[in-house]
Formats: sequence, C-alpha cells, structure tokens
Amino acid sequence: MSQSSNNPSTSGVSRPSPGRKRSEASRIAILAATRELVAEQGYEKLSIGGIAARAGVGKDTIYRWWPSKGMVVADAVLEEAQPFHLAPPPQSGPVDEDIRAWAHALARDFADPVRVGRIRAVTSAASEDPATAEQLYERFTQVQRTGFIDRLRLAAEAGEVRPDADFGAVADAILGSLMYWATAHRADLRVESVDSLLDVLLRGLRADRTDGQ
Amino acid sequence: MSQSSNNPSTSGVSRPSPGRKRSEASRIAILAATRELVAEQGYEKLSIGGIAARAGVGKDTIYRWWPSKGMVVADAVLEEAQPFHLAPPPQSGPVDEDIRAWAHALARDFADPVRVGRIRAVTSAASEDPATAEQLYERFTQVQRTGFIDRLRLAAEAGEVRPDADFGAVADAILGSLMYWATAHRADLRVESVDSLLDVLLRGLRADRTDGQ
Amino acid sequence: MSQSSNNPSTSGVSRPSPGRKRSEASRIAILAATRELVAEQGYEKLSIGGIAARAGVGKDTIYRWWPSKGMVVADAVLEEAQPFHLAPPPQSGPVDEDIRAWAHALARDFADPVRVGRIRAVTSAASEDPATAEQLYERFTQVQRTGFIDRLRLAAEAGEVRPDADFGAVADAILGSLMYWATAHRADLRVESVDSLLDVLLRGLRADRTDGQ
Amino acid sequence: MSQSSNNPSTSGVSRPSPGRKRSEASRIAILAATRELVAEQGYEKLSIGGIAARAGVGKDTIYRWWPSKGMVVADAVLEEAQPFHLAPPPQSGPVDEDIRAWAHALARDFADPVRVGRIRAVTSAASEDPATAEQLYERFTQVQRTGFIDRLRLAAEAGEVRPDADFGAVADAILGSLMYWATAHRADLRVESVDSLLDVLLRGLRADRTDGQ
DNA sequence: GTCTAATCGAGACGGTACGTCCCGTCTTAAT
DNA sequence: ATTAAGACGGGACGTACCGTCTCGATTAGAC
Repeated sequence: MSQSSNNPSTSGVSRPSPGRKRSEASRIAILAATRELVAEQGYEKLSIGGIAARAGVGKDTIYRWWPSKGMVVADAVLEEAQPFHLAPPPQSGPVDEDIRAWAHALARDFADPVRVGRIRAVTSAASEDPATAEQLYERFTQVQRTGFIDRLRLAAEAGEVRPDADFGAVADAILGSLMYWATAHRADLRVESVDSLLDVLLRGLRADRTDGQ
Repeated sequence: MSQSSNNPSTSGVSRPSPGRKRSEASRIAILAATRELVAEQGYEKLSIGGIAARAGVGKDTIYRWWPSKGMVVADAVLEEAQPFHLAPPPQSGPVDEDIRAWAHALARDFADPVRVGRIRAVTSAASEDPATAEQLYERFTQVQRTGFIDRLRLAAEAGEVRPDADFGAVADAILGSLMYWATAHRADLRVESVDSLLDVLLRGLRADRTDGQ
Repeated sequence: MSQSSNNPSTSGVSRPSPGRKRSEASRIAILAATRELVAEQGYEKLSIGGIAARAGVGKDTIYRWWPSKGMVVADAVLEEAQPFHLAPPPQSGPVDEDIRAWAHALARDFADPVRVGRIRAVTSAASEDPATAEQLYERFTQVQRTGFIDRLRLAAEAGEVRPDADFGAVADAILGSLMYWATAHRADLRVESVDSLLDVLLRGLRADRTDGQ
Repeated sequence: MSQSSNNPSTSGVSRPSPGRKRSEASRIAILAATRELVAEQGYEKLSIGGIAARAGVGKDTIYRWWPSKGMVVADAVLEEAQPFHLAPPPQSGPVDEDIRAWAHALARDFADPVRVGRIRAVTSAASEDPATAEQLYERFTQVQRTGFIDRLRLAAEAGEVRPDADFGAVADAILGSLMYWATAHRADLRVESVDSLLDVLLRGLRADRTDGQ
C-alpha cells in the first residue's frame, strides 16, 4: 500500500465518488519501473518521463499520486520488504550475540550491490528533498534505531549493559557509518569493520561490575 | 591552490606552454559565487549558468576547469580553511580530553548553519557523482580520520588505550554519524549526543589494567 | 494552414491519435514573432530563442514543429498571401500588356522595403539549407514561373508568340534577376530596369510573321 | 594580393614602420585552408577557429587582416583565377557566336561541382553581409557584366544589335538567373537552358533592318 | 649589435546561441 | 473521474564559436 496517502475519499462516508478508481496495476507498474531504472541508470539519470514510459503510464498518473521523484523512489525502494532487512535484533541470547546478529544482517544488506544501489538512490533522493529524507528516516532509519534501542533497553534491565548509556547515540553511530559509507561510493564494505566497531561499542556499553559506575 | 589540476605540461621541464594563462581572478570569483549561491539557494537549485552569471564569467570558463557542478562545489567548499575545522585532535592532555576537544570542535562546525549548509551541499554533490565523493573523502573525511587515528595510536603507545582496537572503524562511526545527520535534514545537532557517543566509545577503547590485555 | 506537415496519422483512417492537439495560437504567435524580428533585426541576428521569447513560447514548441530556423522563416514569410503578390499574369489583353502588368506588380513588391526584407530573409535561409531552398522554390518561384509559362503558352496558341521558345528559361531570367538583385544588397531596384529587360525579351519572343517560323 | 587593404602605412611617406612584416605564408595558408574547408563542409559549418587550426595559424592573425568570415571566403574564392572564368566575351566573330561562347564558358563553370560550391559559398557570405556582397559584385558580377556590355556596345556600333536596348538589364538577366540557380540548390544546370535563353535574348537584341522600329 | 615594435602561435577569456532534455501542467479522447 | 498520450511554457544543460585579450617567442628595420 502506498505511503503517499492522497486518497480523495477518506473523509467520512459521503459519496462513493464516481468515475474510474485508481489503478492498482499502474501503481505497481510505476514502482517496478522505478526499481528497474534505478538499477539500470542510477538515481541521477532517472526521470519521471522515463518511469512513465517504462511503466506504460501517463506522467500525470505519477504526479497525481506522488509529489516528487524522490518520493516515488522512496516508495519503490522502501515498500514492503523490498529494500532491506528490517527485522529488529533478536532476543534469543546474550545481548552481544543478538546485536552482532542484527548488525551482520544489516551489513550483508549493505554489501549486496542491488540493495546498496537502492539505498544509495533513496539517500540521494533524501539529500535533495527534506520530505523524502523524512520518509527514509521513518521507514528505515527509525525502525532500525528503535529495534536496536529496545533490545539494549532489555539488556539494561537484565543488567547486561550500563543503563545510563545513550543508546540512541550508539544506534546513530552504527547506522550513520553504514549510511555514509553507502553514499560515499567507496569500495567494499567489509563485515569485519562492523565487527570491529561492535567490539568497541559493546565493550563500552558493558555493565562494569567491578567498580560499579 | 586549486585542486582541479589540469596542468598540461607537468612532464619534466621543457616548455612553459604558450597561450594566455589561467585567470586567477576568475577562479576566485567562481568559487566565491558558488559559496554565495549555495548559501542562498542550496545545492539543488544551483546552476552552472547561475554561477557564471554571478561570477561575471562565461560558462565555458567553468567547464574548462571543472568537469561537473559537483566538483565546483567541492572546490568551493573545501578549499583552504573555508569549510570547517580541519585541525587534528590536540596532543596536550589525556586522550579522552583531546578527543573530546576535537569532537566538540567538529560538532560545533556541524551546528553552524552556514557550515552545515556547505557540508550538505558537498554531500549532495558527492551522492550524485563518485568523483566528487572522492574529493570529499580525500579533502575532508580522510583528513579527520587520519588525525583521529594518529592521536589514538599515540594513546595506544602510551598505554592509555587498547592497542588492538580498530581505530578506523571508530573514526568512521563518529564521522559517519555526523555526516549522515547532516544529509538527513533532521533538526538540531546536539553536542550532547556527540558527548554521549564518546562516553561509550572512549570507555570501550580504554585500556583495561585489571585483566591485562 | 501550416505547411510543415508533420501529421503523424496520415496513413489511412485508423485512430485520431490521442493527446493534446497542436496549439494553433502558438503556431500563429511564432510566425508573427518571426516576421517582426526579421523586420527588426534581419535574418542573421534572428535566433530561435529570440523568436520563442517574443512569441511567449518554449523553444521546444518551435523545434517540435520546424526542423530549422530557415524553415520557420520560410513558413512565416510564405504563408498565405503574407509575402508578396502571387497572382499569375492576367489574361485580359495582348500578351505584352499582361506580362508587363505582372512584372510590374512583382517589381513593386521587390521595391517595397518590408517585402524585400522578407524576401532577403528567405533567400538567406535558402542559401544555407537545401530544404528551405526547396520551400522557397515550391511556394514562390515555381508559382510565379508556372503562371508566367501558362500565360505565354496561351499566347503561343493565339499566335502572339513563338511556340518554340523556352518559356521556362525566360521565366528564370526574369525571376532570377529579381531574386539575385534582392540578395545582392544593392541599392534601389528600378522598375525601368525590368521594363528594359521586357523590351528585349518580348521582342525576342514575338512571333515573326514575315519569315513564318 | 589581399583585397582587404589594412595597410597601416599607406598615408603619405612617413615612417616605413618597424617590426615584423605580415607573413605571406600565413595569408596563403589561410586562404587555402578556407577553400579546403568550404569544399569539405560548406560555408555554413565553416568557422574562423576551424580555418585557423587547419592553416596552423592563430585566430588573431585572421582577424588582424580580415573583418569577417565572409570576407575571408570572398578573398579565398575570388583571388586570382581561383573562382571561375572571368574572361570577357571574345571579339572574334559575329556577336551571337561571341556571346554564346562566353555564356557557355560561364555555364560550364556553374556546372562544375567544385566551382559551384565556391560560388554558393560566396553567395551565402554575401547574403549575410553587405560588405561581402559588395566584394562579390565588384570582383565577379561587375566584371562579367562590363565585359558583356562592352561586347554588345561594339556590336551596336557594328549595327549587329539594336543600339537602344538596355544591355545592363540583359546582362543582369543572364547573370542573375545563373546566380539564383546556384543558390537555389536545385539540381543540374543544363547548358541548353542557357542556350534557350540566349535564343530569345539575342533575337530580341537583333537589329531589325526590315521595319526599322 | 642592441633596441624597439609589430606580428606570430597559442589559447584563455566574457559572451551568445545552439539543440536537447526534463520539469510540472494542461488538453484531448477513450474507458 | 481517471487514464495514456502527448503538447505546452519554462529553464538548465553542455557544446560550439564568436571576437577580444594576454602570453612568450620571433623577426626585422632603426639606432
């Protein structure tokens, strides 16, 4: 379901509104065409006209339902499970293991050329349009961030982790370094780098029984 | 000095190449106009024609020396001390204090509207052009990263810090979270967030005298 | 009606083609602006961008319907009765009188600054583009030529004129000398010159009763 | 020798002026390059920069000695015997024969692709620049015209031709039809057409002994 | 033999126009 | 009422030349 809710007949009951209904087929074709073109040409050479042509759709049909190219891309990349692994960290073992499992899954997504291409596309879109940036945050960053924080909160209650640490700041460090790496166009993301970072972060978060504090 | 080195006669000594010399006045006017327009309109609405007009210069003079809009912006923002605080961490006290001083200076740059606007501009440029991304990395990220790593290396030698930690990964976490924050268009960067992150990171890096290692 | 027939659905009957129709208002505004600018600045300083601006139209709208500046000018100058007197020689008296009447009308057109400016414009356009030259021929030269030849043919049947003369060559001489004069930028066309030429030509064409033939 | 006389020391005697003298080699190279490029690309795609590059010469060297592209072309095409047959009509037989010989030579020049290409080039140049038009007239049209008129004047004195005819108008008809044909880009100039025209013109010029007139 | 100065090649400069591409809106006929 | 198609006014793109302006490097008569 589309996130850009312009549904013209949401208000109360009133008239069932006449005329042709929004074509679900068009919506799907547009988002699929967008993903194809992002993969083939990248976000920068993408054009609304190109998407419309590929989707066999009029340009107006796109403009009627989305406010900008960025939002189309955001929808195309972020809908359903399309984009990447959105699962929160598991709660199945010691916090260290759970966090590492989560971070590895994330890192593997960023190592996949297709997925990273899409991430790059939304990030480009976000960097030129605040509304798209908001979408990216709400539908990806924040989801990951919240999952991470929740798991750490649990660990804090279990005494595995210092309760006074700023879990949000830590989440931002992990997610931020991944996102920036993606936009930086720099070669090979190595999972070991993520591991090395976790080494430091998890040690820094560890509840220190010896000297209290 | 301009980074876009197109010097046609670098080979050996030989002839000093004929023809009129590149106009330094134009180079300066172009970069200044770019900075002005970035501040006034942002990177997205920036146009080569607009820069040329503002600088009182022909478009060709821009295209002759820079390959893309992104590279002009990179040069304009990153030349000399223009952009932000590039000083490495000091070596004047305990590593914790030095790193915090450095990170605070950095955070203050990111909190300044003018500076963050410029950072945002280069980041946008970088996200649409790998060559610009390379510039941003070489002339900003890498400089900061190297300074940070060098300071930690010194601390490791002094036994202040675990020598087996991946300092690069830590640097990337700090810089990445700042950079991503900048592009994410999200409100207010709070210096306290950076401090909170440092709390965790520095604790994680701390040499642990009790259990040796 | 526009001469630049790009009708995309001329084949058979089939579908009337979807989409917005060509704007007749734009077509008219473009041709009018072209005539104005030709009069104000002459063909050489004419620019597509200038025409578009004056007509309140996008450049693409010009390029969509005309292949070159020359063809716009040809259309602007040659449409309908705009350009000059296209009437064929009358058939109301002796051939000499009819031809002189026709030639005088023509010469008067070439003596009018506005009209000769337009002629000059199409001629310049024709001299740099074969397609425009073809237009000029089909829509002006050939019309005049055919009218002239037809009148002489009639005269030949009436025995006023030698039937074996090459009427086309004579028409070319009259029209060619006028056209060349127009492009040559030389001062004042005198109607007497045309008259003098007709003196010789009509005498040369005259049926010679004495020696038969 | 160049027609564009910018000789800076023509005035009186004064100083013979020091400094380097104009390079004859450059002058020749420029005109040769111009002829080559006219043949290869036509007048419209010709550029001063292109001529300079082909001639191995700086652009300023062209601008120093010629005021416009048109004048360079005029010089290149019209210098010496380069362009076409400039001989006046012979005076070796009856006027009819002499005129036909002259016209045939002219027609043959216009039938030669290389020569007609050059004529077309100067004509294009002339149609966009009055000064060039003047050159074309002085150095080609007028020469032919004067030769023709002189021969007819002689014939008039010999009683071969009506002395009261306007020889200039007749010359213009012959030359004009040839020139217009050249610019009209129309296929095949047939020598027979010229002959047909001469049939009429010479008959029209013929002194009529029988009925005086 | 210098001196002096015009000319040369090269090519960067401030500009203008090009023809293309895409934007976001609008119009049309068909469903 | 929405759709596919596609024309519209607008504006930026990157390129090609324009005619002018530095640059050293010749080149040649005047001193």
